[in-house]
Amino acid sequence: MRIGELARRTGVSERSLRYYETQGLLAAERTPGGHRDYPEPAVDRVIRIQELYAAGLHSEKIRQLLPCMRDQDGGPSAIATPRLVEDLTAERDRIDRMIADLVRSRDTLDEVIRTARDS
Amino acid sequence: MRIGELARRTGVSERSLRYYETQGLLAAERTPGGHRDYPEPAVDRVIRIQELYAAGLHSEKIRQLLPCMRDQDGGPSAIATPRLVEDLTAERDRIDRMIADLVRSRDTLDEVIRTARDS
DNA sequence: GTAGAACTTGACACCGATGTGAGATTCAAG
DNA sequence: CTTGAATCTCACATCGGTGTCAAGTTCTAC
Repeated sequence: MRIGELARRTGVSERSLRYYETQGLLAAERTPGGHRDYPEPAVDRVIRIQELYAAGLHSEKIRQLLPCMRDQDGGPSAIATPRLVEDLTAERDRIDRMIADLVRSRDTLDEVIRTARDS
Repeated sequence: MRIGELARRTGVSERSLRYYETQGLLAAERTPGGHRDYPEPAVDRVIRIQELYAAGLHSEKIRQLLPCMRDQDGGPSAIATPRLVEDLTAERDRIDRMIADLVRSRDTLDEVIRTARDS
């Protein structure tokens, strides 16, 4: 599929999709004229990339991580090196703390909202 | 207490504490010589501010929100306007989606880590 | 008094994914 | 062909909380 459709289906801008390519996160075939041509699994891949970005991971970490993720079609996945596992564990713990913070903030907002509703 | 102690106790840099003041988020008395002098509740306040920043709220929203939060000492709290409630509800929903994303990313990392451990 | 730590204000830099616009090329349908 | 939509590359801007450095002032303990 072409970039416009991929953007539409994932909710990610064309700009970002091209950026992902420069970062080595997303490959695409090219038509004879040079237009990108994505395979179907690109949809899931882009969504995962977007989630990882949202979780605060940087391009480089995502690039290292992607080959180690199990493909939705059960394709072969690389094994993370000990060094990478160490990094990912740190990220995982950071994400855990982030979730805890977010839950507290959500509770704070909920209370303010509820207080206003009840008044 | 002075800014150094507040920074130490909250884990927030002095730079950020001064920035919070310019944004109208954190008030401080001044010594005759001009040094900031914070009351004890500033500690909790700074921690809440930090959490809200981490949740993606901008200074302006936090500034509007803070007076509506119940003080830890049960002091008087303002009531959010309908307009603010609308904004905060949107933020709340955004935070909810962010949490869901984070959980998925955490699960992804966990699986990669586990796969590496089991190999 | 005096030395050194702590604090003050002000300015500049940064990060890095994403927005945006220009100008050129390709694709697809009539 | 032709024409308009879609895509290409390249370059520059943005956002906003935080880091950092400089030069000057205040505080505190001796």
